[in-house]
Amino acid sequence: MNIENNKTKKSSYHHGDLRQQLLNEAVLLIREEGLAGLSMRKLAINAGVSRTAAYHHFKDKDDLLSAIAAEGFERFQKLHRDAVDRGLDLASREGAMEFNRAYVKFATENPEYYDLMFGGQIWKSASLTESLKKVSFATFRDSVVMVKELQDRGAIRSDLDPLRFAQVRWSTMHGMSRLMIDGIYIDSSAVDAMCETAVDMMLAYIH
Amino acid sequence: MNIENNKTKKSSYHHGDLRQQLLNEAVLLIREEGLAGLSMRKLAINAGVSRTAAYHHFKDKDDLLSAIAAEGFERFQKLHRDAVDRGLDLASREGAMEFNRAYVKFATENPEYYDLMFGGQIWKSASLTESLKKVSFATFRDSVVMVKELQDRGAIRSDLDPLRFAQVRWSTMHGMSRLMIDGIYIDSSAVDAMCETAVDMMLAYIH
DNA sequence: AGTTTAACTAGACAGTGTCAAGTTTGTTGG
DNA sequence: CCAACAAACTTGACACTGTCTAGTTAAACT
Repeated sequence: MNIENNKTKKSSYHHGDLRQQLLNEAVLLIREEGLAGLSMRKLAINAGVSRTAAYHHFKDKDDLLSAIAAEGFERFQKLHRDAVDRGLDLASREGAMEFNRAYVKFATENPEYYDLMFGGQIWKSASLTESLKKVSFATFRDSVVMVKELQDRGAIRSDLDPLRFAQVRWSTMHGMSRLMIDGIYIDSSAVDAMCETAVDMMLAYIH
Repeated sequence: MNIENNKTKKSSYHHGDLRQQLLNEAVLLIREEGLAGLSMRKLAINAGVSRTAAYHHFKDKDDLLSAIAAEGFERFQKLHRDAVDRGLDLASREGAMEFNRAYVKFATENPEYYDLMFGGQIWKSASLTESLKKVSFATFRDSVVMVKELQDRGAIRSDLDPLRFAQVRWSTMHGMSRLMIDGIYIDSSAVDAMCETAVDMMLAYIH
């Protein structure tokens, strides 16, 4: 029966949650060896199953990656919603600073998720799942709604387009995170100074 | 020597500029099938040589990709320098607008270059050639210098950090371009409106 | 001329994603 | 309880990948 190894005992066939275990193991693999280092076969070995076992839970490799991305979006969204619920105010200097820092923090501390969430890998591919599309757009919509509410409350200029503003704001944070993760032009020690500059630009604009 | 002509037959061995032809063919391949669709073997077939011929001109695949990226940086830098030489003024609304539009235009019209120039692919890999490092940093330095000169001329605030500002500005344009190329959150028809918003934010900050 | 050397080819190997066909197991209806 | 079924999993196979090694060809240099 369970001559099997580590944390969860599984009978050689049909152990309960291979799907989730594959997702976890995949994240670990990417973290250690990079996205290019993730192969379906290594993944299978790490999970202790045969090389094609994963195909009973995911249509193909892209589908697996999409599932990881979806997990990433859910975590990311939760972070954002918690911040909003905590009453964090984007229109204030401290609030904006915390929002920015949180964005970059998530990206740089979870590059394995971030790469998949916002890498062309998935978005141009046909495997852009409906559920992934949903959660990713919901995440963005949250940020547009936040801007609209600030407008309604009169905390920021009423004559700016919430959508455009949200897009540009997202672009800035996305670009900063990408440059950071990829190690381009930016040293990670500059993160605070950059977030501050970004905040200053934004505040100068919205008030 | 010049029995050669680039499109048609070449003497079976030793045709003059396989290196350059490989680079050109690679760009075409990526444009048609995406980065994932580029393989050393397909490339060899398209160039009409054997599958390992490329290895006499490039250490490995990454080295080939780095060379393409370097070409991209040179084109990009030339664009930027021409704009500066033309007297384009970042501190003015029209000038800033043109700078931004040119950035996004280059990125979206040459995604095969842009992906390689700013994809983690190369930057984290060991094949970050010295020459690539040089041209890519030079490109960024140009943009910092431009800001400094604006400060010297008194065209913008003197109390802002040129490096930080350049980094954030680059982040915004990079993020916008990436989202655009990858088809995330942004429709390409919004490019002008977004550039304008970005310009407004910047102008509100630098004056 | 002969020799060196650069450009190119052919063969081979380990690794990849994934399909098709078979095997094991848990579930369910009689 | 057992037979039938479906879901989870394995094995084998295929076409493809990057790249190493050892050879072949032709141009360049002495």
